[in-house]
This record gives sequence, structure tokens and C-alpha cells, in this order.
Amino acid sequence: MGTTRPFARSACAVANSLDVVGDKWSLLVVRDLLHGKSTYGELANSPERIPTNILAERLKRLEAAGIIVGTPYQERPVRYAYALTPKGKALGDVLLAFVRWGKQHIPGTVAMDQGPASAEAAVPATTQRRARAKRTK
Amino acid sequence: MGTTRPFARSACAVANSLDVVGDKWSLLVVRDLLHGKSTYGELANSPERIPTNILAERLKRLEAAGIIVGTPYQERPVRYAYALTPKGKALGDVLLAFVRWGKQHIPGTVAMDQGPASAEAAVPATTQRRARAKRTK
DNA sequence: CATGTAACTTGCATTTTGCAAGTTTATGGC
DNA sequence: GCCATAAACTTGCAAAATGCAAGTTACATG
Repeated sequence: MGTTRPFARSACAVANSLDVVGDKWSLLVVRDLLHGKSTYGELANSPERIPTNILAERLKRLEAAGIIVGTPYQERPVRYAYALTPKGKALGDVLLAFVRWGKQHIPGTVAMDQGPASAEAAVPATTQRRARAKRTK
Repeated sequence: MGTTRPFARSACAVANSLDVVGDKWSLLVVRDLLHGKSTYGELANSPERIPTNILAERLKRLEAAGIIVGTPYQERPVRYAYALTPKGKALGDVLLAFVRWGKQHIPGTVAMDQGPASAEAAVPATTQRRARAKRTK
């Protein structure tokens, strides 16, 4: 019974954290969300130019992991505004550690400007759009 | 001249840090070295069971990145004891951030015991071995 | 109706991983 | 000397992840 191995590699907090966000892109998405970005387009247009298929896949993985949530800000076509959950926001400390290490040990790197500081209007304000007769098919 | 793009993706400290240690194994190797391990065998026998070809490749990459140094503790066959440079030790803060996040947000994970605390004898004490007539070829 | 655009999806070619097995050099037992 | 064992890597692929380009869907605009 229930002898299903509980962890992929070990019970180490570091190993399991890396199994969730230990790749070249996930933490950059989190960084952007922390900085106030929220739509697919905003995330795709970050300076690192994440390939769009990778972005779509990461958004699903991060949502499945409870790090972000996508709430529809528009129907027909459904479009989501992504935001960090508390679990996701807590990754800010990890990001901060990376920023400090990078700035100290990789010459020329800089901390990307902290985002909106007091960003309201994070959600595209339900883009004003007249609801035309919606024919579902 | 010299218009060789200085960074692989952007000047962001996070992005560049991830380009160096942003994979599933590098930080686990750093973790083990912080905990006092130093030989290939000790690293290979960690609970996560890193594939040996990956371990060999990571040791080369981390050394090329100035995060670790390998000093030979034995000739014929040459064997190296790996240790963290100051740059590598500084990753301890990143590890700590991951430990805190993991323990807080991934149920069941734990901090791997801090290593030797006051570990001398980190190097295999130049394994006592009578120098037999060494025929180089 | 022709264009344009945001948000994804799909098709591969390339790269990275990972498992298994092989190699090299040396040690210990008989 | 001969055989078994071991540490530290290396090599050979098969499988999975990544990345580039192009395609798709559902509007908005002129």
C-alpha cells in the first residue's frame, strides 16, 4: 500500500525546489510577474525572449505547481491575466539571493528595475470592448 | 569592433545566474561541497544519484565558471578533491533561500543536515599509499 | 473584406539528460 | 603472479527538453 515513493529524487528541500523551478526560464517568469507584468504578451516580450511554446508550457507547469494563477480578464477569446500566489511571491527571496550573487560575481550584470512599485492597473482593466453578438460556433 | 554581445540573454543578474547554475544538478553539487563532501565518489553517492556523466560534466562547467576548484590529492591516477571558491561559497545564500522556500511550500521536504560544521579532514588525507616504481607507460 | 494583433499551438531539428556499460589505475587476497 | 574489487571517469545511445519558425483562432480596424 501507499509505498509510492513520495519524492522524485530525495526529501531535500533544495532538490525538490529545483524539480519545480530549476530550469532556465521558470524563475524569469516569476521575476516578471513580481515586477508587475501579467499577460502572455508582456511575458513574451521580456528582454530574454522566451520561446512562446516554452512560455505556454511554463505557465501551465507553474499554475499546476500552485505558484501562479491565471484569471480570465476577457471571454471570447478567453485571455488570462497571470498573477503570483503567496507561494509564488515567496520565491522573491530566492530571486533576491540570485540578484545579489549575480551582481557580486558576474561582472556587468544588473538588477532589473523593480516593477511597478505601486502598480495598480496590473490587470488590463478589462479592455473596453463592445460585446458584439457572440455566435459560439 | 568588440560588438560581441556581452550577455547570452540579457544583463539581468538573475538571467545570467541561471545560465550558470540554472539546472537541476549544479546547485546540488554546490550543496554537497558546502556540506563537506569533496571527492567524485562522495558527490556521486548523494541520495539524488546524479548520473556520473552529468557529474563529470558539471564539475568541468563549475570549475570553468570559477565556482569550484579541483586540486589533485593523488597522482597515478590523478584524483581531485573539489572545493568551493569564494564565488561558490557565496551560493550558500541562494541555497538557503531555496531551503526556506522548499520547507515552507513543499510538504515533507527537509533541510539536509548541515555538513561537517568544523570539517577538517575534508581532503582524503593523501591516502597513504607506498609509491611503487612508477612506469609511466 | 483585407490587414493587423494578441495569445497560443504545432512541427521538427538540435541539444541536454539519463541509463548502462566500458576503461584505467591501483589495492588486497591467495 | 593472478583474480576480484574499487574509485573515478568516459562512451554509447535512447529519450526528453529546448528553440526556431510557422500556423491558428478570434477579434479590431479601416
